[in-house]
Amino acid sequence: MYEVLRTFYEKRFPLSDEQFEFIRKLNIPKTLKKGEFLIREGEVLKWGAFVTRGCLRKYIIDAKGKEHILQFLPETWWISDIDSQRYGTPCSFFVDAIEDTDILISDMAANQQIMDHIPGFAEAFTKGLQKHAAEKDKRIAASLSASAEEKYLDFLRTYPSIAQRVPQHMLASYLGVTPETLSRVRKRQTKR
Amino acid sequence: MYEVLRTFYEKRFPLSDEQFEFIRKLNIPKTLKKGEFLIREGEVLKWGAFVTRGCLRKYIIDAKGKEHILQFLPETWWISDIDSQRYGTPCSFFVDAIEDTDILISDMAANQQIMDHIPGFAEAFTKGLQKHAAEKDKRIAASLSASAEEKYLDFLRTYPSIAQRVPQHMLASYLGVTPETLSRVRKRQTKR
DNA sequence: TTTCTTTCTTGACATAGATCAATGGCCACG
DNA sequence: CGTGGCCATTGATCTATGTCAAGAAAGAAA
Repeated sequence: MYEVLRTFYEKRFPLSDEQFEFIRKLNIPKTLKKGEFLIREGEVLKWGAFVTRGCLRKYIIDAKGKEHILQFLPETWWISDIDSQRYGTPCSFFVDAIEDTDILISDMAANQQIMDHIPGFAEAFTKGLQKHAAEKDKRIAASLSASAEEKYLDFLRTYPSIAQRVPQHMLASYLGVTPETLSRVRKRQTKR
Repeated sequence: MYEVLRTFYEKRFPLSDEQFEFIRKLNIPKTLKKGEFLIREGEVLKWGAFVTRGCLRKYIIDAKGKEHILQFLPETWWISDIDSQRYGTPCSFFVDAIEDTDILISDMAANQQIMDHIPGFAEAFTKGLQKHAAEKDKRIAASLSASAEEKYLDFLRTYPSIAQRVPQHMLASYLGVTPETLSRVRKRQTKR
């Protein structure tokens, strides 16, 4: 499973065998069965996880007890809560596996070491964070004004591979519509 | 206007006259007339701004040309785009003044100096960032499922002072409803 | 003050999407 | 293999909110 990590990095910056070996040692593999939790609300995170196989979902439960999926995390995605790590504040969301999933876990200290030793890593890492923040702004805007159909098509465009593998009712939760509505949107869509 | 900044900091960590003087020198005051822009989409940010008087708004314009207010920033709020600063990526939003507004501007280098010299600053700063990130997640969830009334009441609870000072049509834009709907929600509300 | 413009309110109507309910498909598991 | 339980689909309503239009109120300008 380290190969996935390596390929991912090599797309972003050059990496010698030796350097990768350095990174490899700092990442601990773990496997989650479908349905297993990785993070529960209220826990304090001391690490981050990189997905090498399978798919996770991040969600919160609102005041009415309703679940809202904030993010899907298939291979090569990264989950953590930087602030929970740095300041020990409990995190506000759940993460569980929607398929059997392999991850690589590394803590803050490890990350710091990698940043110090591998040129390009820090930049690539923060580029990822930045992209994610901008996506969040876009998502807020879309959820405020886009129709169910627009949100669905936009999701297809942005994450075509995710759309195919997650169960429909979860996609509905992500989009903020009922499963029935999503079903109808898709029906209309195939007619064209 | 530096007094606002000082009071703000002193709520978060102890600060001697000397220390504050150090900070003061690194913050450059600026005044914006109502309607004036602080940041335009596509610009590269090299600084952050702290509001000492007045109110700013941050918004984006979507593919259909519609405006979406992402955030209001009254006194003691902070605006920047960390990633734009660090990596020179253009930012994706606009910021303008909805009242005559005084701000204090400091660039990355200044911030770094302050972090290095003032114990407690770095922590307070990042705590702010973290709170903001969690708010964003909550906002996504709310915009996906809450009714106009719930979103409005929630805004009142969370930002009571902002609700009173921003024009209603802007609040409507923030909440993702039409001005008409907001007007009706408020009418129903006052009846109770 | 008077006038002009922008914002807010109110009503009538249209519609997207929620809700409720029933059906059929599809796995997983005995 | 059945069979029980989840999931997707479809139809029939219901409702919140958008849209369009007109008038009132409130600021800004002069």
